[in-house]
Amino acid sequence: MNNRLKILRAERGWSQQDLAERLEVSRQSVNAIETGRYDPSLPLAFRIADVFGMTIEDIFLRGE
Amino acid sequence: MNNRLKILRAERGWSQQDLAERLEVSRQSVNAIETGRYDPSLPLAFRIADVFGMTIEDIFLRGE
DNA sequence: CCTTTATGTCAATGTCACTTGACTTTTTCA
DNA sequence: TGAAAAAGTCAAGTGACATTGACATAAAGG
Repeated sequence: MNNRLKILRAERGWSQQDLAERLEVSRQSVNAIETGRYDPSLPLAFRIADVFGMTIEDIFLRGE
Repeated sequence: MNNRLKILRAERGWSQQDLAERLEVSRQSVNAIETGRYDPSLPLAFRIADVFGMTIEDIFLRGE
């Protein structure tokens, strides 16, 4: 499942570590989700949406 | 994470088995998600939203 | 340069999502 | 009432999500 995390994070000038702290997950988890190694859990997807002030649908793409 | 699955399913007159087939998961998974024993994965949450023609945010509630 | 910061990735571990199969209880309806 | 369908739940297994700690490489800035 593709996502726009890397772009959104870069737009805000945040490092993976910065985002990880805002989400209360490890830096490795952020990296794994960004690089598409796995998808976040639903609760984490909601926290991600909240951090960026967007909906889950805006960040995570159905295709592939 | 609370959800409106049971209500939405009942509105359509579907059994848990019916919904499970549409989602391509087991009946036990549908039951577990409905009764709040665990949350669906993000890909499954998208399929659930698709089946009901709604967004994830419309079906799964942030609170609790 | 050279040190710091950022990123990518690995291994090992633990927990959660999801499975099949079985069983009990509740609901429906002929 | 009584059989069938639906719902709830348990156990055991598998794979995915997420962790810490470590290491390699790349990028940035002094």
